[in-house]
Amino acid sequence: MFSVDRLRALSAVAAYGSIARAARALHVTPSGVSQQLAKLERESGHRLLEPDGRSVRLTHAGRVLTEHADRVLGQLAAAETDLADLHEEILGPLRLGGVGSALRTLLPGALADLTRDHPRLAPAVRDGEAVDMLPLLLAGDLDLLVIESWSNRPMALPAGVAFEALVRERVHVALAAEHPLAERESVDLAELADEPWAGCAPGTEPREALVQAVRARGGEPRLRYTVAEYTTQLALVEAGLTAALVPAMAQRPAPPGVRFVDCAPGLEREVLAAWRGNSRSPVIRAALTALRRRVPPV
Amino acid sequence: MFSVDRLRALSAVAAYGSIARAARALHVTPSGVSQQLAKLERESGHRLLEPDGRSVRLTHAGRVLTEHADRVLGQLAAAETDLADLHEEILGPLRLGGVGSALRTLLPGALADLTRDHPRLAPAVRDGEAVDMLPLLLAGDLDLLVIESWSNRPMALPAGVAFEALVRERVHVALAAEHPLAERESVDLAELADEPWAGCAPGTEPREALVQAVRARGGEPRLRYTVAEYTTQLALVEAGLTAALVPAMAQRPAPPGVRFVDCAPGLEREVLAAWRGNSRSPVIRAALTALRRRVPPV
DNA sequence: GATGTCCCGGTAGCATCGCTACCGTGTTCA
DNA sequence: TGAACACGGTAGCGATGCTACCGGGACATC
Repeated sequence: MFSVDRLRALSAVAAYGSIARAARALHVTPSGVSQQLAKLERESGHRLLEPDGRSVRLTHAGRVLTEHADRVLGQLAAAETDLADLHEEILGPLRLGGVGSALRTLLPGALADLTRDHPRLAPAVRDGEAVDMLPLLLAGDLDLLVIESWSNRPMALPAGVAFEALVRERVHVALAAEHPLAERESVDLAELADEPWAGCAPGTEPREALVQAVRARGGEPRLRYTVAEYTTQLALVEAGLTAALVPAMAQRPAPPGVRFVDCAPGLEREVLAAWRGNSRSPVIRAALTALRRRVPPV
Repeated sequence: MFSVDRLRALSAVAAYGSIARAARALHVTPSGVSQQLAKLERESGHRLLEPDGRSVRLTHAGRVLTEHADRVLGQLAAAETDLADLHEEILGPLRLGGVGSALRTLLPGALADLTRDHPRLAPAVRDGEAVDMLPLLLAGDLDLLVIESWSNRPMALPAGVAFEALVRERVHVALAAEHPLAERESVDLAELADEPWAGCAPGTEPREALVQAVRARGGEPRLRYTVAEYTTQLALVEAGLTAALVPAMAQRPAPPGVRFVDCAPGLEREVLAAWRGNSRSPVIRAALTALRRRVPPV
């Protein structure tokens, strides 16, 4: 693989038109440049320069290599400016992981703010479940997670993971307006033991929280509808087909034929941002700020 | 500017996840890699690695620099493959210069053939006049010229320039069908001394050849129409407005109301390819082959 | 046509740089 | 609690690149 110093010598000769002028520009002797180019020719297996009067001229191979050399040098210069700017500016990769509902509600706006305020920041997002993404966070493959934690099933965060609650909100039972319990102040989940339920995908926090909440009141939920989007769940509720457990943030827009009823025991959901405790870098801080700004007023 | 060896060490640590594994991959001792990274940290002014158990993990700055490092290394690898392939394959820049009429007639098809047969060839074209482009050719700023030479004004090529005639063709006087001389076998340019003429732009070979040819027969041409495209000149001729001198290649499509008459003294035009005599490289040879294939049958 | 100037290319010698070998420290696992 | 592993530092050796110097060829001037 070619040495950068040699490529720089070649690039300088191409730019200045002679070994002597290139040597002056590089603050070395012409002999040094000449030696570098001779080695470059041996390495590449091509003549790179040919005599032209008492000066030299690039051969075709020389031009091919010069183009690559200039790109390499440009990339190195870009690396230098990036690292120099990194002292003041927020830039570089930001690898986010998010669970479905947080992805849909918080992330798009926050990312829009972030890339507007920090154009050289390059966010990447992957979705998944907290149990899968926490190891990735710890391994350094993700920088920041946005996950959720239900009060009847608090998310266990491993040591070394710091977190901040972005939202803490009540969870209500969504019932069709004509449901016999729809006008009650509060319902016990035990009263809904025979109800069909709509829930998110198996393995997700909202789904497991729903199952555990009903079981805790002695029932076994019949999960007839598995639907990721709360909006769709509410449409099923409005049609009188099912009940659903819906956090406050996801209750808008509320279809007219749906009522939200407190449940006993009381349930809450938190949306958490989590990061490695020892890496509260400027990038993480900027992302947290953007997320907080996008938390909807409850 | 960062050393490539150090960037390679960083990239390997990022790829293999620890200094020890990176050192095995690079066939050096862990101490060597560790030293390189320490220097890289001093140069960049950032921590690039942070302890993670008994291994290390990239910091944000480390990730930023790793992205640049991978691009630099990729570019270097691309340079190596290009130079290696250059022994068998036609690739790299091909800087062509052409005068107007040659550009329009020969170059487009030839370039299409070239880039089809040699996808990694990167042709660039500039147009201009031979007098301007020949110094560029000699200086090494152009690789191949396509120019023209009229028999009454042969192009003087400087020493060191090799050439090949791609086309050698008769030049005829184009007259409107109803012109009194239109049905003659041949006309002397002296007979057309009072005719208005259409010619190419001042300074171009066809224009100067026309002026010199008429002057050689004792006339002074009145150049009323200055038009680069022969097709347009022929339209003016057909309209009965002017006469024109048109080489055979440019006589098609011939408008029905135009006649082509031999002129005395006989005129010919050559289209020449010219290159530096000491650089008959595979690229030049491939370009010449493509040009020859695109010469229209006369 | 002779001379001076400029530029490229080669060689000897010196300084710098990176590598290995080795040791100490901290972390993880049995 | 001890063994294994991994990172970080230091001393010494080998490789690399540089300078200084010389020779040969091309161009300009007289």
